[in-house]
Amino acid sequence: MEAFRDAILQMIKASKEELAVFLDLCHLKTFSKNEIALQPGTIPQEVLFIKSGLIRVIITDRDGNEHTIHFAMENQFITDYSSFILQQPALYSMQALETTEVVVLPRKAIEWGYKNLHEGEKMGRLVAEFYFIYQDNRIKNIYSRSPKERYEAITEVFPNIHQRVPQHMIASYLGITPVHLSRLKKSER
Amino acid sequence: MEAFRDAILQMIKASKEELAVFLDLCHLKTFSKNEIALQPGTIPQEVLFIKSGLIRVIITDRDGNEHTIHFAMENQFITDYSSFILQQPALYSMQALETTEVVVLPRKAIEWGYKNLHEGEKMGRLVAEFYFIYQDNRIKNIYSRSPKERYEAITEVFPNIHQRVPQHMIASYLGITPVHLSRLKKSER
DNA sequence: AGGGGGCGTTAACAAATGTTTAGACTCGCT
DNA sequence: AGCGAGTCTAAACATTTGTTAACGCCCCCT
Repeated sequence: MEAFRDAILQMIKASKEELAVFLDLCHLKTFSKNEIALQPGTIPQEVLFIKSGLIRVIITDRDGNEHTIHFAMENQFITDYSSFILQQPALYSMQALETTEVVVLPRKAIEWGYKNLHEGEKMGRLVAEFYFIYQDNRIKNIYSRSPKERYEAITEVFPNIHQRVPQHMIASYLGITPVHLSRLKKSER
Repeated sequence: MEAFRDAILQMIKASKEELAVFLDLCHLKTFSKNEIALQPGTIPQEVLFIKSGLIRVIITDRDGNEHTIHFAMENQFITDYSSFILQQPALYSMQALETTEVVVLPRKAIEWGYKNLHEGEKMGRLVAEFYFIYQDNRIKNIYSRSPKERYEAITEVFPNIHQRVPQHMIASYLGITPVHLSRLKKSER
């Protein structure tokens, strides 16, 4: 749980005691490769903190096509956060692309934290702000850069992604077809 | 300041006293039609709460093309929130499309609120969560729906927009050209 | 009242992106 | 060692979207 504790202490000050109680409300879990970490349609009851591995976030459109929305990697929190906050059925689905070890933060633990950690609400604010900024960046990129430019810049957001994720999933993340991405790479040379 | 007070009380409980102090740190301001409400490149020092009117949020790409990212309307908070949080130069620019009355929340007021309102941090969390959910919805839409579908659904997010905003700005928001939007409308009939 | 700028539509053409199909390659599994 | 599934590239063709230019309309400003 070391990296997880550090991630919290990077955001807020917390005494050993209160932190110990909080950590005690969480537990570890391991997803095997290709395992589904969140089933769409279910109401998310937990946030995951990734210790190792990689989770792909997917949305399925009306025609049944899957679109890759996000890759969650080491030291990131991940869930269908909107659905978690609103306690509504998830639209996203999440799939472990590698064997993935996570810390599970059940909703009860998080609510306990908001109320009982001295800076619990602040931690919630900082997490929400952090992921807001991430989303905002994506929107900036989508509006102001071409798929090709976004491809060239992708390692800024996801280092190692080319070693860890098949190219057609990257294409899906960029919002283009695998065939077209292959073409863009060719034209670049 | 009534609507503003209500917006706060909808999120958190606050005593009359602390709320009065907080409101006192804020002030009113009016932007005339077409006035720039935020200059890109400057570091945002305030959040605006719109009492009446409409502000368009714009990003300018490397080639100088403007892209409409958002329309902020009555009872919404608006600023370049990412840049505000990080205290970095704004990438967005904001333009009043109508005469627009706002409550100005200076950064000092917000920081005072986080520290001194009983539920100040919670308010910050709820605001960040609210705008996270908004961004997340946009991303879901962009990935899983065509421009045409998004056009047809736009009044869910921005009621009255057709009466208040020229069509070419809506096209820009949808990420397509005005000519193409015109074409889509035609094919719909 | 008149003029001019902004706006929406249309058409013709250009460029970008998707679709389908095929082939070659890798790599894990038996 | 060899099979098979998954993956990437490639080419040909289809569709979507952008670009440019022209026209008519409206309405805001003086």
